Amino acid sequence: MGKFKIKPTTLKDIATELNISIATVSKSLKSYSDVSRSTRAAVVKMVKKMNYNPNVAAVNLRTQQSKTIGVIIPTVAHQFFSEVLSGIIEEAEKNGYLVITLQSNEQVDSEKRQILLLQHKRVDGILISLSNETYKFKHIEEVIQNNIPVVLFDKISKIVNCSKVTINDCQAAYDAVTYLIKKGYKKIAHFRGSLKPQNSIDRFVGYKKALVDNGISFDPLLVYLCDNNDDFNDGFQNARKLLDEQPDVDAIFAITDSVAVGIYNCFHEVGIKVPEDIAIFGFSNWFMSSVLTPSLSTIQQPGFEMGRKSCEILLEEIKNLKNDISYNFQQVVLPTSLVIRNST
Amino acid sequence: MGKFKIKPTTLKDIATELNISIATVSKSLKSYSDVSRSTRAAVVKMVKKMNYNPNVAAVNLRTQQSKTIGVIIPTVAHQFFSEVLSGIIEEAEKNGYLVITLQSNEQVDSEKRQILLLQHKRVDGILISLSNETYKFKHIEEVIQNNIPVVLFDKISKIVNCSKVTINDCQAAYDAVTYLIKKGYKKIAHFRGSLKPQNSIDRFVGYKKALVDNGISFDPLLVYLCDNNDDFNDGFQNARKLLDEQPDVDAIFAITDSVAVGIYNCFHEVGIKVPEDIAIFGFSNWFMSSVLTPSLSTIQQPGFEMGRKSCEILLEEIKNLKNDISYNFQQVVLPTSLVIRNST
DNA sequence: TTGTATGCGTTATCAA
DNA sequence: TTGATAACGCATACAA
Repeated sequence: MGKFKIKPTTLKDIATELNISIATVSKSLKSYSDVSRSTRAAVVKMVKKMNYNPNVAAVNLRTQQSKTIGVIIPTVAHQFFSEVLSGIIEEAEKNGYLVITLQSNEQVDSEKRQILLLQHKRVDGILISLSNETYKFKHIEEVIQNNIPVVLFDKISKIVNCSKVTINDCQAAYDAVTYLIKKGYKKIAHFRGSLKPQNSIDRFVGYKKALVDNGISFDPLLVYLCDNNDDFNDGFQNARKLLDEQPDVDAIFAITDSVAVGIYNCFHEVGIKVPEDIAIFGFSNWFMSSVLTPSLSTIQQPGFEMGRKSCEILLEEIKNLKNDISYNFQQVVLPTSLVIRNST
Repeated sequence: MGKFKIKPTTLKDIATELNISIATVSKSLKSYSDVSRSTRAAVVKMVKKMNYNPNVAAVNLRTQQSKTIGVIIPTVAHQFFSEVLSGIIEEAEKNGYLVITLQSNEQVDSEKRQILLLQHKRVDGILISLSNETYKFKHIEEVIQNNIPVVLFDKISKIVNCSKVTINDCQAAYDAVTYLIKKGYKKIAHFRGSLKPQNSIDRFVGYKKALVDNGISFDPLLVYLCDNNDDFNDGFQNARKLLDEQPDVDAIFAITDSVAVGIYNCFHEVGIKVPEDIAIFGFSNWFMSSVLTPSLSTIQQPGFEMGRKSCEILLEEIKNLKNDISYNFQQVVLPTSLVIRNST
């Protein structure tokens, strides 16, 4: 199958064909005023005829930009992140940018390596959602110092100085737990996420605050840690533990829908009824949660829009940087809402 | 925030610093034999000290390759395709390639435009899973004629001459339906997918063949079409229709798990019991299907491995092409298996 | 073993 | 209105 390589048309080909200079051809293709109508027309015609397309590598080299952005997320095969990625790709494509995607698999070392990879690739900007392991941010800050725009989304760091797109995790958790309390649940457990991610911390804080604000004292024994990067099993195992240790809990606020599903399965096995025996509240509103039995109460989290918005901000910063326009970092907080179903 | 741009180190910087020629520096960094140990050592040291990284655009221009591959899938936010993409990205990264992802949203026009985009970007190869609309393949064949390796996966075309990675959709469907028949179901409906995709056709053919091979005559009235790119609703609406039109159906073979979930929800609403009243068989083994009530019988489809393998083949072809080694197109069929749960 | 020179395909400056 | 020319940063054939 190894055939000879067909060489794509270059500006030079068109120039020789038309008996004019490369410079003129180049200018004809741009919005330069100083080209006669007739030659421009001739060039455009020949471009079509010879199926000319600019050599991106040459343009990149010359213009020092790649029209490419990089994305680093924990994993692509994940309902929420795949939605975010979808939003990023769509927004980027709409603006003439292509997207290179990398997955950290929740490992800082991968994250660091990939940031380097993207910088060497000379991407024009980088979008990152931090790994669960990440708690130092030098590798992120270095990118920013190198003057490559960075936008953090979902799993961000408060102390890194750059634009960020999130939801209000604390408030969302607060609202969910408050709802449970108003509904009459008295002993509410929390299946929390890993210790380092800001959104995991914020949801925990929101849970605590809701309790205290409603006159329920916070009990650390009601908090179960889910940090094995396997939400379903984390939920499943911790549900078992909880039944052992805290049998009189009447509601659980889970850090994410997949943890909630793990709880469902455990309860299903041992015959605990949801919500009659114990209510369950999730987080993220994955498609799955609407078709479970009983359907899961959860928090609507706008994945696609988070990706779209992050990308929009990044492209803005890239543009400003290119045009030497100063700009301020943005902190966008996307709205969430409670989705009340039959599990609470 | 608009700061000055820091210029990255180039070979020239290192050369002047070391008082040697650019060529020597360049050669030191490659596996050339004709550089003295001492100068090579000096170069390597300076490279570290000055934090040199090759300018990818320059290398691309010079070597005429981008170390980048393109992927076009119907949509990223999809359990199966996100798994495939994950496999692609992992395999590519392992081999020093980066991945640009585009989504066709099931539209041929997007597919065509994106193929052009990727070619102009001079990617070294392209992986494609065709849109539901695609039934002409000129745009794919052109890429191949331009001598850019293409590997089709999952939603392929039989008549395009290139490597392909699939499962045996016909056999898998055949096995599922045969299982239903052996289990005693007599009147089995099929909720089929769009008319054009090969895998949709194959699953339909497998369904038909299983019936006939088991002495059940095929009844076209038992086939319902799901082609609105909204599996859940397709399943839901068609389930309703089926209850109206074919109330004595005792099993449904659905083209995919999400269609099955739509059926579940309809049946749940009207009080049809699964599998007592009607059994349901899915396809793909999404995570969801294991946590539904009742859990869904389905077909295990290896998404990650499909992505990994497709990418592996593509990189092989890229390498062979570069080294002018001839190669044959591969047709890989990945194994599937029945996952029997409580819905049948 | 090292260096010189050329070209990859563009863009952009300046002169004609 | 056009064109000659110099980069952009690197790789490589060839000369020294």
